[in-house]
Amino acid sequence: MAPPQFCERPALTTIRDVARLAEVSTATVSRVFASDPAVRPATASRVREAAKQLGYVPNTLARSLRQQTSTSWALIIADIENPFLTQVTRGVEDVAQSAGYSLVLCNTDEQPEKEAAYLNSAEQYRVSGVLITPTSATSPVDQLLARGLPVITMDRPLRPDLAVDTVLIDSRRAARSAVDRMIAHGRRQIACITGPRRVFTASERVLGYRESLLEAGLPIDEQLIHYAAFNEQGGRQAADELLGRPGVAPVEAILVANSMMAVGVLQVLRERGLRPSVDVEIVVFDDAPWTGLLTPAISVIHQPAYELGQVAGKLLLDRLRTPGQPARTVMLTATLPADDDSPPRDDALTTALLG
Amino acid sequence: MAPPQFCERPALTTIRDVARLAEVSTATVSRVFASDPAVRPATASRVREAAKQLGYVPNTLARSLRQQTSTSWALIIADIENPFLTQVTRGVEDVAQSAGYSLVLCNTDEQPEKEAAYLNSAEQYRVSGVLITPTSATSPVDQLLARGLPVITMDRPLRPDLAVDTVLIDSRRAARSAVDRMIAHGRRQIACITGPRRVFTASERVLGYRESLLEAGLPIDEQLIHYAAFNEQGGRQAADELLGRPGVAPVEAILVANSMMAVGVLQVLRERGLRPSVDVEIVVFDDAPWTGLLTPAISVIHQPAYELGQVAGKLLLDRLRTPGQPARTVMLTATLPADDDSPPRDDALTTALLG
DNA sequence: CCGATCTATGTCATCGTTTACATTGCCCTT
DNA sequence: AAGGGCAATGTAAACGATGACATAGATCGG
Repeated sequence: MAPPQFCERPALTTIRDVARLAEVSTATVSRVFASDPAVRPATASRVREAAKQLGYVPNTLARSLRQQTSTSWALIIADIENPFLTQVTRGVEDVAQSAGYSLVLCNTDEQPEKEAAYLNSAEQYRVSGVLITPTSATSPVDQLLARGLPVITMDRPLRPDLAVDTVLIDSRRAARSAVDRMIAHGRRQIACITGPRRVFTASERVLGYRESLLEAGLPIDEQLIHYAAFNEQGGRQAADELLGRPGVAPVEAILVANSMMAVGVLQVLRERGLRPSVDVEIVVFDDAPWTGLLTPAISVIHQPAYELGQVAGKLLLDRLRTPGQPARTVMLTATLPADDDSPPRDDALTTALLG
Repeated sequence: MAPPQFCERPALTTIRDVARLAEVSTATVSRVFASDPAVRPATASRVREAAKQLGYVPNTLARSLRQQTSTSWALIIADIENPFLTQVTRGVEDVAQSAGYSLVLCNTDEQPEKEAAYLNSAEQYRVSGVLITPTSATSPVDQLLARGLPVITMDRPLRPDLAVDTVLIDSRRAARSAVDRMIAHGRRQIACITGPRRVFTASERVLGYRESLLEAGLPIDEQLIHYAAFNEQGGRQAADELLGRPGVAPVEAILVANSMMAVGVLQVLRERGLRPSVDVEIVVFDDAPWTGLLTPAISVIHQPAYELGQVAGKLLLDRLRTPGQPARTVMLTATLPADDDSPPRDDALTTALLG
């Protein structure tokens, strides 16, 4: 008597097995699972009973193959460890889940090659939609679009000639307000530490920075603008270069393009004995919860990350329902809380879109 | 002449179209894509040429259906916004990607119902393996196992009678060391703020806390142990209750079970004018990078999250290669850096397993 | 009581691959 | 020159579900 071979994979039960046990045809079983009202209740319950008894689980692969549509989306993000993007992910996930879709998660690490591979893989998996934070405006989504596969781009736009739905956050304006405020505070040597040049949001924040200085009639010192990796290490490196320059006027304020970089920047300040907010005013994109713990607290720009994900998910749902419609762009607003620490005001545009 | 209907989904090209164009049979095309050496190089390149010309992308669904195996894993985690778990995710993702698997990401929000739904969905999608941080020890994975579908449980064990590979972090020991140290520092009113009772790691950390006090011959005050949600809100609530009790000896130290809770706890301290490290010693599980920014810096327990994910992925790969083998449990070590701020020492066990 | 109508269910081709098996040449050996 | 062996490719039956169409039985009006 052989011991029970637990790991010998048993043949999975199929719709045919259920049909046999319930003494009906496979078509009837299929109809029962599709809740077709034409099936007599007695038959239906017999089928259900049989299915339960056999532990039948429908094969989504077979169904998708036959129906020529799948119920999963590919979510391609640049960095799974970036809290901003995890919040986006959660927003997408909630919408997907409540509409019955699954999410295939892909992490590109800001590498165009990984991105291209994942786009290809999304196509192979025949997902019914793709949501992406592209590594650059020229991400190879053309082929997907040519096949009519809906693409939603999040946080960063694609080439304007591509017909893709887009959800953005107006970070240029937020950057400008932040620098406006630094100037109002009397700061003059204002620096900007941002992400890789290729990344839209990184450049956009520099643009806002420039606009503010320009408008105030202040000179723009290219030495004060640093492009670095969108992480702690990048922030550290940029801050080190920025603060280590001998014989120049000391930096009085820094606009930092995301919360991961901010950690690195703040570490460097600390190592150099500079007090954030006091010696160097700091404004950071992303309202990481820990920023409030510093004394005095540093300023943050609130980005509606969860809403971004939600809106993206809803745009995709919408496009799946009514395919032919023209591409839409939704712009959400980043908010810089007022100086007096009042909470960020509710934004009319955002709430309207989240309906 | 009708305008080009961009969104009219064109019929996807299949292996048959490629075969026709290359003037071979579908079998040959299939063989070319499987790099079968039996195909004559001339034929192979003709096929490849045809495929490229038609923009052919293989249909993974059909392939999986036919081959009765898929190349995706389900990754079911409790909270996508928990940095510990995102690091785990990245560890899994890296292993999966380099072995050619895709990840279907599922976020349970610590809700057993969502977890059950996702387990079911994993079965429907015929993933070839499941990695999970279960919401409780009784998560319904039985059916998956009965089908021979490999399950790897991460960070939290399942019922010991289930034959699943397990990767854990010895957080009980780490908790004990942390409390040992608080005691050595002369603290006596030591509290513990942890996650939901049902969650293994939450209870485990309390156990370590108890062991330390017991061993030191100190009394255990149940009022000092708080179970709360594993997030900022939970930490805030627990700390409020803990520090708001009138007429009792003030709390001198708190062991906090994760970094998200720590934010809430530290906010409450701040609101109450208590200085972390000085008035109340704080030790936190998870080495969130921002913890080093506080002055004086609070202590953290380093959990090898990325390695946890990596090991889990490797265990799954291993099991897929050689199915019958008995279930294994790997225990990783959490480390509490020495008082003098020296970096966490390299752990022999961990490095051996990561080989 | 017959045909029309309707209801409940069955038949079977199909989705796009893979792969066991069959087939076709060709070369080589004796 | 016949036949064995091999290399390269073709044929066709799966995989598991769906749904257009067919069919059998019940119901009903005249």
